[in-house]
Amino acid sequence: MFNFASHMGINEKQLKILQVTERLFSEHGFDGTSVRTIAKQAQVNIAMISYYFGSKEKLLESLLYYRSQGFKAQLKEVLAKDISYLQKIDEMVAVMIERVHKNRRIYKILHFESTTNTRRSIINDHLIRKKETYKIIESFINDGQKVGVFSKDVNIKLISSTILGTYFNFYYNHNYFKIIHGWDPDTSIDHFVKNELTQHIQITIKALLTYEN
Amino acid sequence: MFNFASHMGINEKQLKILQVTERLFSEHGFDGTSVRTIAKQAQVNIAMISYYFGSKEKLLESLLYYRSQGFKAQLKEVLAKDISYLQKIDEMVAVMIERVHKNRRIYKILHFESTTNTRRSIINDHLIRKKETYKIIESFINDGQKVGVFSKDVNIKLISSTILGTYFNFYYNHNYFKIIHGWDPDTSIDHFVKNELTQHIQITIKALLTYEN
DNA sequence: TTGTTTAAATTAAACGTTTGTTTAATTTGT
DNA sequence: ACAAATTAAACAAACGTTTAATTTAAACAA
Repeated sequence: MFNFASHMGINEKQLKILQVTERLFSEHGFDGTSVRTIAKQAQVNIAMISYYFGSKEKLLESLLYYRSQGFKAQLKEVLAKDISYLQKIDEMVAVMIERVHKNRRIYKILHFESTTNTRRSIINDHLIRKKETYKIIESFINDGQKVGVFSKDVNIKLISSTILGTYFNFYYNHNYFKIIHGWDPDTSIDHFVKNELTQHIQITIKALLTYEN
Repeated sequence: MFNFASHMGINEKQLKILQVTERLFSEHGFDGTSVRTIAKQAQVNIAMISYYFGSKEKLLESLLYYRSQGFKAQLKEVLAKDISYLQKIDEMVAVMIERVHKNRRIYKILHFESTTNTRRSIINDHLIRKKETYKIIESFINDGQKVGVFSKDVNIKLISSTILGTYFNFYYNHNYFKIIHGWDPDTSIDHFVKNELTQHIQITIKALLTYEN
């Protein structure tokens, strides 16, 4: 059996399996996706999945590992720039939304699995990365409060919930957005996220951090 | 077979099945829950589920119907009160959060199913109710803008995404909140939602709606 | 209060599929 | 020639649903 975590060299077939798995897991969930479907769509034999990844659970594990690199560094870079605090908010939000939008399918799997007791062991790595990210944002906002740019009655713990939550509530309801707001079929979701949605969140966070009761 | 939608009188056994189903579907998903598990936990024979509800899919349908009453009226009532616009925001947010927190398990099922193409027909009713709710909030904010209390560069479409999204991002990560922020095991989630979380969202929305660029 | 009738409720067992995984044989590339 | 890659076939287990038989409960007549 191939140990995905130790090696990082993956061949075309493994990559194809991971890509198909990501799409199917996010569309139909872990239990709603059969290894036969994965194998068929990735155009490999069923046994190749056990052969390469060991089991269906370890396939999910490999997928999460495969999709988890470099966000921390990107965030630090933005916050170290020589720009104003409010401009940093804009850039931080933009980076975060770009990130989750790109990996939205993975996050959907994580959201689903994290409130589930059946496969909790798989997502422990994600918890560590999440905590690191939080600490960076927390100390940035603390700085802004000391300088007097940011308001002090703000629940820092919940800021990233507002940023990411707004995005995911849009994502989980984007089919409704299409109908309710009468989007024409050509309106690109990517375009809406990059412009309208990101801007809305940027304004929201800036408003929140400068709001005095 | 019993037609749940037409009759609304449900006996103890049907109620028990629905309650168990809600918990299991939200914890393990539709595909991750077997009718055998439902039957066992509800302490009824497997065949009773087909007998009362027809099928597993129709059981979900009945569950959604069972949990969908009265939100629209509650919202209208709050917005008709003789209080300031900002106070209405506070009350509206409180009502919305109380509502989704109470029905969080149902919403999790909806979030999961709405980005899935396999059972889309089931959630059409929910779309209609969602649109009605949006229209009420939209006209309330339009009023506030005309009076000059609310800022005009606000993306109204996305306001409920921020309100509900913040809540759900908390809910989907509450196990992480426990560990990351070192909650003691006795800290009640209900208490945190009713106080800290609701207050955070109230401040956020008031800040957003009174923010001038 | 009785016994009888009738439909609803309940049950165990069986149905045919589909599930994830393994086996053992074969092909491929070096 | 030899190890890695690939395959078809088989495995037991679990799935949702149906069947056919039995029990329960209520209605009714005597």
